[in-house]
Amino acid sequence: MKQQRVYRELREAIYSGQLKPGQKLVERQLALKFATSRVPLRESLLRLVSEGLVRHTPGQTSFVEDLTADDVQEIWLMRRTLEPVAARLVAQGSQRRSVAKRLLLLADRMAKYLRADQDARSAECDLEFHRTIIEATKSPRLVRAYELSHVPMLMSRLTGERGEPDLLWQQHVEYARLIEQGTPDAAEQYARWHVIEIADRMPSGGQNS
Amino acid sequence: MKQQRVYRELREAIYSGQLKPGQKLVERQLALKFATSRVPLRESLLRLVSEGLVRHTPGQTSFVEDLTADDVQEIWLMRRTLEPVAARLVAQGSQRRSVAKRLLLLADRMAKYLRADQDARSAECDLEFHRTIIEATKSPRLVRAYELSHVPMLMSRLTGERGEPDLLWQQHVEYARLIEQGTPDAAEQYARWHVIEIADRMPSGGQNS
DNA sequence: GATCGCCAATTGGTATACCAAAACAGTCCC
DNA sequence: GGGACTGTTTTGGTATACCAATTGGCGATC
Repeated sequence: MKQQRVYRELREAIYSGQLKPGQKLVERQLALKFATSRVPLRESLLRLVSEGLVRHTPGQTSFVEDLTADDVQEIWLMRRTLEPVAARLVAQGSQRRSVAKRLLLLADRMAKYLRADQDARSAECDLEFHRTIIEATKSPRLVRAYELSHVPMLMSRLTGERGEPDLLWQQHVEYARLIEQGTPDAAEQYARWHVIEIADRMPSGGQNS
Repeated sequence: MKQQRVYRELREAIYSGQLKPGQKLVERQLALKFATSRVPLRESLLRLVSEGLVRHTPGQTSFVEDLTADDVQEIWLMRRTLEPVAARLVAQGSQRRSVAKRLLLLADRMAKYLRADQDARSAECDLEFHRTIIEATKSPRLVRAYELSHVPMLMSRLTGERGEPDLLWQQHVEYARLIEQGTPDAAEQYARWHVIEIADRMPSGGQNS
């Protein structure tokens, strides 16, 4: 299935900055570039529109959506809102032990990359860590809300601004531990604190509310 | 633009039950039925898939999504999660007075319809009341998450199960008052309590977590 | 020299045709 | 009689062709 591939490649091209914000997305050009026809390409674009990565006015050329400062604030808000709920759900779910195990693995791997100054790799692990929690809720709506808010996009921009490796590792381990031991309240509160703590250290962090 | 029209008609057909949950959506048939070709129809379907109204597995026939009991639980969870945040944002926003004014209007109108046993009308007002709060945040991601969770769809099913008119009116008025006076904490807490209170009175309410 | 208008090329929207894979049914074999 | 197989039909995926609207540039005119 070509559409899937094109969709992923397009999204990746946008995430990676190969297609820059504001850039026009001409269907025939892109179809050529991704070695497909206009139909799958249009359908890929449509998905990206519904996810907010691409803006499209009927009858006009689409273009890559830009993240304004307001957008960044919004994304932090969504993260603050959704992740604590997810943490609570996972902590009271039956899968919590296996999830926690995976989280610890990812925490270690990320710390390793951080110490080796492999920013891209560590960012991937961080993303994966939090995505794991979201997806472990088994709640499609929660997952969708998380992804459509572009939390992953924001996080992938934080490369190299993540602060002390050991501190972050410690927080992730504690986070995983609270999920493992099945204390929903504690996990939820810690998740909230963790997200706020990270945001506050960011240049464009979430000071509001 | 045909796709827009087909999209609206399809969505309406699903909301109204003309296309029933679980029903197969054969592209050629629907294209014929809506007097268009498969391309616009496919693109409409794709939008509905991204909105969760239609389920689609690549290579297979799509069908109308059904709301399982789990789905209903999930929707209540999303409402509990998103609406309090929205209430907080609105309460600390500069538009809070005009929003509150509109909310009071809707509360009154709804109470009127409830007393006249006009369930459909009152349900509309209720939906509008809560949608107003969500949209007043001016946060596209929050609005999207709310809509894509199908909170409106769930609420439109509550017709006739809304309990005492006066009680509901009272709650809505208090809700609006807290937003108007600009106390974010109070508004957020009240919103959370209100949603839970409603859910608990529903047959398929949100007892979990 | 500036502006208006027109023509051509670019581009998005739609229809149709073709293909491959999945669903189905009938048949044959056990 | 039941189950597996095969050929046909249905159906989704893709490519291409056509159309309409928009855009951009060139030239004529004031």
